Amino acid sequence: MTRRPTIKDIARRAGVSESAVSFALNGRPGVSQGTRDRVQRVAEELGWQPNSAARALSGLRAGCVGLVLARPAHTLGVESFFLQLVSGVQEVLASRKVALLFQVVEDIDAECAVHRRWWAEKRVDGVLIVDPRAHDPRPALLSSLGLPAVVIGAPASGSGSAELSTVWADDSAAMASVLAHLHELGHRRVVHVAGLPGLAHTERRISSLRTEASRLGLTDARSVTTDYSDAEGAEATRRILDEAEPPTAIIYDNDVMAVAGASVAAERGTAVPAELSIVAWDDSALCRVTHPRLTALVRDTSGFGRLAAQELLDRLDGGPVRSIQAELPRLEPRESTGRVGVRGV
Amino acid sequence: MTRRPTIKDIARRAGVSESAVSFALNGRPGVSQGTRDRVQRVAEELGWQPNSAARALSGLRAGCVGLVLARPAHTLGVESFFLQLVSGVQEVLASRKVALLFQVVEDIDAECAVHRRWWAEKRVDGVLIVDPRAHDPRPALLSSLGLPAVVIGAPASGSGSAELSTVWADDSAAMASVLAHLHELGHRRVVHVAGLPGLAHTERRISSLRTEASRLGLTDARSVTTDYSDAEGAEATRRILDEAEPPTAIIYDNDVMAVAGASVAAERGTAVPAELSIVAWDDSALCRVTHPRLTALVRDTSGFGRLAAQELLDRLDGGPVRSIQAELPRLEPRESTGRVGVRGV
DNA sequence: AAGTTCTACTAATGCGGTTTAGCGGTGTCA
DNA sequence: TGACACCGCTAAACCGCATTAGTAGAACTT
Repeated sequence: MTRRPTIKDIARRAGVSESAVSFALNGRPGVSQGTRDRVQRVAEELGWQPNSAARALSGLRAGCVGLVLARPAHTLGVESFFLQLVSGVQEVLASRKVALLFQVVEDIDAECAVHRRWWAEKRVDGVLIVDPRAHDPRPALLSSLGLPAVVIGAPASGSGSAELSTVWADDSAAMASVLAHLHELGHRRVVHVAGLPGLAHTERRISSLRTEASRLGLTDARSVTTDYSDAEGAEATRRILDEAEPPTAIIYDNDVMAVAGASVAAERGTAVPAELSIVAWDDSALCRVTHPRLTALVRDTSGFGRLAAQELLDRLDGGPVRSIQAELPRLEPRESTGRVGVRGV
Repeated sequence: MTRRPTIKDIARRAGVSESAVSFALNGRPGVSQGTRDRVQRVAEELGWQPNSAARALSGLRAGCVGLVLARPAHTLGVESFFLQLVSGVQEVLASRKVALLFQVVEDIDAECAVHRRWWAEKRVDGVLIVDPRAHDPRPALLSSLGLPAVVIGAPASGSGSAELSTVWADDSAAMASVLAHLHELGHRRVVHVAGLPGLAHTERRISSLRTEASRLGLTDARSVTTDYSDAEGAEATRRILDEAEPPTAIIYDNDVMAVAGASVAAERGTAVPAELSIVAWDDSALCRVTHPRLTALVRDTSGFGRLAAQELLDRLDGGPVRSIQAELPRLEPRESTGRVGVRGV
């Protein structure tokens, strides 16, 4: 049970004042190179690390950024998206010794409360915002608090504040590439099983499905929304396949629903891809363990996290508000998509 | 961009000294009830929240606990276990206004480094330890640092320090219940596809498989270890089914591998459960979206998290080191297990 | 009525850093 | 040679809170 060393210890041992130590360790002018080296050596010997509370208190950074995930507990499911995103975020943060405060809450009101509290407690220097929504209260809140933030997932929409940076993927182009793939395989009736209706990217995918489908002359292309859960994915699939003239292809907004949908198809004896093609938006191990393996839209999720974290750090360093586009999702064709009406493989 | 209110503001407005405010807001004696009420009202009006850095600095708590997840990035897969665990942890923490610092790292050495840094920075009051191992360096490290900790997943092993609390599930009993289920269905040849070899619960499951199997007279019961990934789960399954006399049942240590295994079986035309029964350790949406749905060992994972968080808070409040057993995992029989050699349903 | 205890408060100190002001000593320039 | 800037450092103030010591006044002893 060692005592934590402080700059006072270093100062005593190096024979200088505490301020000199502070200057030396922070690369500030005011000490000679010799003293600087000596102080740094002593600090290392003692295994000194700055007390984060003291740092935060003296007006500087808290050395911490926040991420709140607003999802009802029961939908905190199998998606690998978040863990991967977070791991990417932390690669960047850890290298700069910034910690990540993470919280899971039930809904967006609770999320706003958390942001307020973190701000009031001066616990975080900035936050990452996920699941941006069509009418999102968070940008206004954060800019009124003066809390730097980076929105993950939405392009800088006209929704008010040009004060938040954004990291986003081009969902429209991605949707176009999926539809092009299906169209080329002869599909004309396509349904899109989307995620939560309020989310910005859901809306964007839905609208781009519509425009792109009409451009390609696909009849009857439409979207249905769900809560991203396997249950609703399965349920939607059942309803869709029960229709008089069911589609020949379904696009699912996440991997879990796609797998659930594939399972429903198997259960009903609907052959994939002979009678039904399936595309999953976001790849994961899931899409590779099913049989047949699912064609998926692959994104570099942890890369996404890295971009966002980097941008947030830049903002904290006084960088400008930016809108950063991640690389375009790539369609990885596997066995779950095929020519219409052709027994596969 | 409002300024954060401080106790000084409250003091001025309430017409008392700063110390009186501090006493009043912390429920300490030294102020009359009238003053206390007045101060609390003013604090509320101003929307005051204690500055966490200042609190931490004045010798008290950081108001923060840590959780490090040491997993190679590529295995940060689909498992829902962690997100659920974390959500349970936070239900408890949030109600006490304690924040959770979360970090994902590559391996256990990096994890130890994070614990050291957090301690040196006085960033956390305590930590939650997951994935306890057979020869685990963390208990010794943490007790040498004097950092309170709760180990999630291992019973208080003889591995040294009786200084860490523990929250655990009875894996041996769980394994026994699985084997009893399989034995009753007539299975005599069972293989256990385990997780990472170093982990304490992996070892425990393996050893309890052996003792329980010999008790039941199961021949040839054995375990193979993997890295928990779908890839190794599938690979192990292939090898096992290729044997001269393959088992009639396989127990997988997580849901992802179980699904991967089921997929391999489907691919080879091995009927489930007619020719092969499958049990997944840990239930999730995954086990319900496959066809057939997988028999699984259900645990209340978020309840597990709640228990652990509560125990850590108790420790921080000076409570004793305890070893807490979570409720016994329950076997949920579904369609993936059946009588040996009987075409199911 | 003087001494004691208790109540309700204020003043002062410290936590571990950062930062501003200040201060000798040296070098530069007019 | 005096004025001035600069260098390398120290002293002191400050961040927001908790806490200890101290203090005035009221209540209670005896």
